[in-house]
Amino acid sequence: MAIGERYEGILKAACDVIARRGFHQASIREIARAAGLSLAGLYHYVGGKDELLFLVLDRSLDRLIEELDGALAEARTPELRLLALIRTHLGFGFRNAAALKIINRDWELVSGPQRDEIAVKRQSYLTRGLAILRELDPHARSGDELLSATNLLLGMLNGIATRPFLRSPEDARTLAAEVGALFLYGFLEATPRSADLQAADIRRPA
Amino acid sequence: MAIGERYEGILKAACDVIARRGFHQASIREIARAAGLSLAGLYHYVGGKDELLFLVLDRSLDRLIEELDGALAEARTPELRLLALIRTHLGFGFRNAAALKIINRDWELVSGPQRDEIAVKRQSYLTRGLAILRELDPHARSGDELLSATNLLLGMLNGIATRPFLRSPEDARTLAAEVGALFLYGFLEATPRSADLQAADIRRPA
DNA sequence: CGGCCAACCGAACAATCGTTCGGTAGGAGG
DNA sequence: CCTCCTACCGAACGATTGTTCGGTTGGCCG
Repeated sequence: MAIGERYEGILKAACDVIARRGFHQASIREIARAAGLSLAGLYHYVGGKDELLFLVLDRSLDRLIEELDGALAEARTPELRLLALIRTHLGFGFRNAAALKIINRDWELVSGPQRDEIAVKRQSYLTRGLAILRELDPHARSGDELLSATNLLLGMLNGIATRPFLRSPEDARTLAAEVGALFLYGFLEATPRSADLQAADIRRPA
Repeated sequence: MAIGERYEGILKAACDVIARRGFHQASIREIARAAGLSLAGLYHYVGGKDELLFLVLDRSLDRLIEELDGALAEARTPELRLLALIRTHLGFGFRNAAALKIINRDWELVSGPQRDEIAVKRQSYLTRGLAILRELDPHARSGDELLSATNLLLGMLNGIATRPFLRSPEDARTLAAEVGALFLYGFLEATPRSADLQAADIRRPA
């Protein structure tokens, strides 16, 4: 077994157990068991429970932001960037349901300076959404209004980035188009197969 | 002190402590201290910690649904009913931030048959939202699509039903109009002072 | 072979947890 | 007066928690 592979397994186990039981109810013993180690063996790799939570959050946020940046880099227009954000978020929620749950529910439980690190990364994610909405905004909204709108958007995503709404990667794609249309054009106008966003869905030429 | 007043104080204390610390980290001792009782004195009123969580959730959901039904009863059109739901939710979030936090974060921690009771009340709240969207829908959306849209709407609300977005009851009113406009007409069309929903905001004659 | 170090474990530590038990103060009722 | 009952408390219970300590492997290096 390659070095570091154990480490990955431990983080994966911690992520699963914490997501299922909640941080404080997730015992180190259960995490160790899920990772296939003894209690003391786990302490050979990590310094303590708090560090475990921080590590899981830190890594998950890094991956989420990295995925988002990758998707944004290929998106040429503000509309496509919005769609990229929505797709990335829903896709991440499908592939890493446990991580997203911890990000949304348990991040406040990190204490000390590490909490600030997590807050910064969450803020960094939010800022990307805010920038997109600023580009998109036809009404010269104020910063506060754009911030509210960004939180509305992310709240929407978290409202459905969970079972039973996401059952397959295809669900994530089609749901993303629906969500994008609803957010841009509203419930009264948007249809599940909005023409504009479907057009945006066409593969761009290489 | 009137009988039952102590009981209310205990539930209030439990709500605050659980919201701040999370259910499992909130110790019965701390709740007792916040309620002005000794540890054993608290057990004179409640059967245990699980019951405390259930009681807080059950009451909060009852109040939320009751407020919603009260507001819906006065709303004559689907648009007004949507606005009533948004206003009620944001207003509840402002006046009972702790309770809303527990509703969204800790309700899964209830165990046994009581969990089903809570799930039913949450579902009951969701169903009211779904009914409004069904009335509003101009596109004959399927039940699944309407359910998704309902969760999108409630996700939006939970995304901002918290500080620092809600600082005053006035914030809750104006934010409600913004959210309603954005949900109905979309980010591209909606303006912070949407004409239609502002008109709806006018006091109806007695 | 001998020494070393990472990897890992069993057993225990003190602290805290939810819960219970035995008891007391004091007013109401007979 | 005595009894009962509600309201409440101090102290303790066993269980579980996060963490630590003293080992024991087993492979690599010299």
